[in-house]
Amino acid sequence: MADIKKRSGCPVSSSLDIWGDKWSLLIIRDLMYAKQCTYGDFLKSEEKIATNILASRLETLEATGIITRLEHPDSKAKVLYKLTQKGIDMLPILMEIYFWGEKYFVLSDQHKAFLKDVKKDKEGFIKRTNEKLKKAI
Amino acid sequence: MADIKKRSGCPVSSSLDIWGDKWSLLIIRDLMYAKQCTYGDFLKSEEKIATNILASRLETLEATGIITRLEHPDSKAKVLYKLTQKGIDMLPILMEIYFWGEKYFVLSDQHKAFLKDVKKDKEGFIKRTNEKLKKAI
DNA sequence: ATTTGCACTTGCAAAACGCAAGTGCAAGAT
DNA sequence: ATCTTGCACTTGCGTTTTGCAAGTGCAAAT
Repeated sequence: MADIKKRSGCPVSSSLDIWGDKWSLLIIRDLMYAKQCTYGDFLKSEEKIATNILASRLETLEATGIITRLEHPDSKAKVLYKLTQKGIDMLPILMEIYFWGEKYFVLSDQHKAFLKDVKKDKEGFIKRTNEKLKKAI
Repeated sequence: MADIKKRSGCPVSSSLDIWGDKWSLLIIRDLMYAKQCTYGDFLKSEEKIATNILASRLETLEATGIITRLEHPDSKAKVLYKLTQKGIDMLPILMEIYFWGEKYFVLSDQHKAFLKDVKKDKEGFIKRTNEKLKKAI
């Protein structure tokens, strides 16, 4: 692992070279909600990622500077994962995916309420969340 | 093919179920630039997608209503692919990926110029591009 | 000293990917 | 009318990635 080869000079392509798969953005989503997660927290998510896939995604996300691993204050056996600024900067991407999904999928009431709230002030929400996550770094 | 199974009720997850891979968004990118592409046009892109992968991605993007296939006016042997409104609506996602990529990758002068132009009026650019692509439907 | 919890690893079968070559049909050239 | 070219895929096959289940290693609790 370590070197991710770029297929082209296109920034979209280079982005997908890092997190263009079915799982990476879900890990980032979890970290946007929770600020910090343990390995076990990710496994609890509804989509049920396999443990080996999780380990490999965490590895590339850390290698590419999108997340950081740090010690849990309570125990050496636990590990905390957090977003770096590079990861936090993916929030606008994630939000646009939410908005697109809102338009083309049937949402739970919970997701509906969340997005309704966000859309009252999209820029403001992104700014506030950015601040909130920045504090956790 | 046909049925894409949703891993969860999360709109991000459901979106990734459709186009969460290294190629689908590049096809959509090409269509945002070109309005309409033939099979051969996609193959010309810098990233060099394999022909079988292209065929399979075009199939799922069509099956999920993101693109449409239509006859080429010049010849029956050619096929034209275009974005549907559902596909056009992915433009904001694509643009945020561009912005993120701009911040974290080294860009060509061409991409730099493109993004500089876009950022002068992000909302306006998206609106204009939306209109332009809508006409092509 | 033993068990439990947490973060991974490992093994293996199944699916997806990537490359090269092949196929089928339409249109243009001879 | 026949032959060739162009275009849109399809097929075969070796390699890689995925997904599931079980296992490992270490720290902390009992």
